Amino acid sequence: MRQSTYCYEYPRPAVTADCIIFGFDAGTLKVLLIERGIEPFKGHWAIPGGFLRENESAEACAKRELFEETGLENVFMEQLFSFTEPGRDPRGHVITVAYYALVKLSEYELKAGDDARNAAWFPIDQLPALAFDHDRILHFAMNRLRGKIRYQPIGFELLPGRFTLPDLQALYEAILQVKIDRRNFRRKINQTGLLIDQNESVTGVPHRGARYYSFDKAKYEQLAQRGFNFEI
Amino acid sequence: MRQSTYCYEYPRPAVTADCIIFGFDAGTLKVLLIERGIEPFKGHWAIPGGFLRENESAEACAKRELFEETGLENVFMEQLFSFTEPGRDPRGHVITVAYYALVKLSEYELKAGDDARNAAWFPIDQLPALAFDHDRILHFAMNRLRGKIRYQPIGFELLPGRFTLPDLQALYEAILQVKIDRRNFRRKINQTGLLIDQNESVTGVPHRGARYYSFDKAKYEQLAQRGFNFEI
DNA sequence: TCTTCTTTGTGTCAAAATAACACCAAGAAG
DNA sequence: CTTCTTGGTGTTATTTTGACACAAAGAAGA
Repeated sequence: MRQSTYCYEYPRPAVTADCIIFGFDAGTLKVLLIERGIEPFKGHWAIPGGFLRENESAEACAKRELFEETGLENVFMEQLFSFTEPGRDPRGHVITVAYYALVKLSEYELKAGDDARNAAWFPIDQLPALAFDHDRILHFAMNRLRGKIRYQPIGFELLPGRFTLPDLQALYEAILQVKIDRRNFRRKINQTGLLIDQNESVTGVPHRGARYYSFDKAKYEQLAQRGFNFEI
Repeated sequence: MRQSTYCYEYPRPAVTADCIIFGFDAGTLKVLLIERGIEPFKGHWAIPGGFLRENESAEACAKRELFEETGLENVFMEQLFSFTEPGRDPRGHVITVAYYALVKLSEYELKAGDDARNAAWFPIDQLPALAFDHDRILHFAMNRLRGKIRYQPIGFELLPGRFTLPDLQALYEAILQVKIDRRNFRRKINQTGLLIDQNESVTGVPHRGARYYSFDKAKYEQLAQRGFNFEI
């Protein structure tokens, strides 16, 4: 490769990294969007993102954007896809390396309260009109999430450190958009052996307290190395 | 996104599209590599690829490279991953959008015979030292292929239009690196209902002729739209 | 030409995984 | 104190998987 020198020098496309940030709250999956303050698409909502800085990797750029928007670090993030068609951006050829991140909304609320940016969480079934081709990118991310949650334990990244099985099931039902039998779901989850019983129950508002669990990430990573397959 | 204007103007990273080209022959999975004629990494083998032209999408670029190297068009190709770390290329910050393609070697031999490029097929377990971070990209592609062949009918893209079940099984065994029970494999394949019996048997060299089949791609695409799931 | 070897093709059975299903207990709401 | 909502549990029938053996056709070699 790189034998042709054409276009090694300019013109080069510009490169951005965008990050779809998913959160889960009150039984619905949400995404964080930013209201654009400048043209093009001023006033439209958009996926957070920005141009790569000099000698910055796309992943570093996406993490930086995520931090700027949410104050969160060390969250689950994964490359989604690169969108490279000319014509995506009226200003010229702009390539976007898209990532998606899963954040625990409980932690977000702790850190992001002070920031007065025009950012808002939208339930994925109540999205506003989006800038650029961001609706396409978002659908792409939804599909990836739907596919991946079934064979990788990434759902836990959207829940607080301690959660109940009804919570977890609601998460799966919201993302996969199916109804799941409670008993079969619990059996499946239990036989992974990856939940740690917190020996504690929810107190307060709802009826009797459901039991708290946490996800044993360390154990999962050990098992994964030996070829273990998480699957729901 | 794109609210910051930093790096919308130069400096911009250069962008290449590379394409890992897989073929299957004589029971082994192979990749097409190019011997580099210029620095850097002159004399090393590399994945085919090159810089994006002005207003060219990465996919178009990868298809162009594939055609230049093999003479083939309309083959299976899919985006793999984008490699964006600075330091991948000694000449500067070069981002690579990697694709992988699955080609039918029987068709390749028809079209590529005349070309005297320094291209060669390497069995994936006998690779030479590769230029840049191409070994990493190649491993990435192998893993994707291994994962994907189990739940999408892409193996057929590596076989001729007519193939035998022993051929197909050898393909799966080569890619997944496992031994599969012949009877269970056939049962699984048959119950997809996607193979068309050609009512014809292999004649010639090997022992008794195995029966020929072809893959019913149209039927698969119909079913896939209705949520059908291919799985081996 | 006869024997041996390699390859293809087929069916059964036991074990495991899945889907469907009903009841009880605890607390909340009225 | 009655009713309603939610959380928790186990069994059974069906489906899917994995393990396994034998017969027929042709090729190779004696």
